[in-house]
Amino acid sequence: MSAASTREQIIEAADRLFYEQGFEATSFADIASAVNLSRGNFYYHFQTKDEILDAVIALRMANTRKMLDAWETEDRAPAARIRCFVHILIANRAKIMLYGCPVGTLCHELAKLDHGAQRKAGKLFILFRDWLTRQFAALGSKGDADALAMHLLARSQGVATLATAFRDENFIRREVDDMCAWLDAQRRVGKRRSNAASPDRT
Amino acid sequence: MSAASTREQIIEAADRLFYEQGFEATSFADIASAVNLSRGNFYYHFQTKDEILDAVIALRMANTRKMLDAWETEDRAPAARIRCFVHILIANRAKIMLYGCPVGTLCHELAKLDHGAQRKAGKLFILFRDWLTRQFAALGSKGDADALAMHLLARSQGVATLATAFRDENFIRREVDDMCAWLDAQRRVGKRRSNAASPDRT
DNA sequence: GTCTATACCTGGATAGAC
DNA sequence: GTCTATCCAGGTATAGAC
Repeated sequence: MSAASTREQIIEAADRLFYEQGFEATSFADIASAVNLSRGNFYYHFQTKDEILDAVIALRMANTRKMLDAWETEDRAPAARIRCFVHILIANRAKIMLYGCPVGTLCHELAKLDHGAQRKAGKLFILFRDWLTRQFAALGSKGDADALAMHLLARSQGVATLATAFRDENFIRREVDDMCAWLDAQRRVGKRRSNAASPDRT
Repeated sequence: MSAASTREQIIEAADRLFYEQGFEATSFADIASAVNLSRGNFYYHFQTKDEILDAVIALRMANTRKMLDAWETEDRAPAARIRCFVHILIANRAKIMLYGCPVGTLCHELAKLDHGAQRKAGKLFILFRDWLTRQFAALGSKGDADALAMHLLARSQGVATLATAFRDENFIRREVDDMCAWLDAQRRVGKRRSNAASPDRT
């Protein structure tokens, strides 16, 4: 097996295990055995646990960028794009009910560990925040696009947390519907504003 | 020092440390040194870490009940009571920005550890959920009081998560204001319903 | 009820053979 | 690039003196 592919396998296994078990609770032995590697050999690829964490965060950043870019290419309507974001909760509901949101739970864990990678992990949230802000701005919400982005991000985080605690799929669907309805209301507000900015009667 | 007070001191120290550092990251030595006890003596009071966790959850249950009961006694208007709940985010903002919500983060951590105490920790959420459901029912939202309770619980959890990630106090205040505005809207809906149920014209 | 000493294990990390 | 062997720190838990 080439070094590159082994490294990638390690990062992918660590990504999954950090999500499912948490960063601290996952040992080198866990990751090594997940990719059928001896513990000793492991250190050929990564010297410290923090290095693996950095690599996992970088992988998540790349994957998130890919996903968000795809949504922007596939769907040209900002409201439809934002609905893609909200529907992550439905698409990933099984894992979310077991382990929560990968971003939110990692940030929380690193905050409690007072870990140096907190900022890097926080950039995952910033990725979503900036993307959502762009979509809300395109929707016509000029000044408060960022506030709306944070609002929606917070709501989806809250849904993920309670979904884990209560394991209630219906709750997720109800809240997703509610967020979509809220989004429609925002769209109407945005349209009214654009009309006011460039009124029909000249 | 009597056994009872030592035990209480241990539980309080564990409560704080589990919140600030997480359950797994907190060692017996951490708790023992926080109450100036030798590690050996520690086992006179608690045999396993899980026992301490149970005691901490029981303490949090008792404290939460006390708080919710007080709000019900002090304030007779259900909307004002619910606002008390929402304003926890402001009152505890400093700690929330550092460590998140004690309930949400504990549930997340235990879920990842696949820990047996998950259910017990979840009862903390149920305490809030049932209390909020009662308040919303009193507000006039008969059928969907539980859904409204879950909605508000989720929103406050989401605000806590993003507050930790972004350390943004203004965001907390903005969202709290927004939740209070939403609450007023719910109150108006509830009033309209009560009027419809017992209309003026007989 | 409190202490010291200690057993035992796991986890992070290294050295060096192949 | 992969392995075995090994070191050391720290964590849980116990025994037994005071």
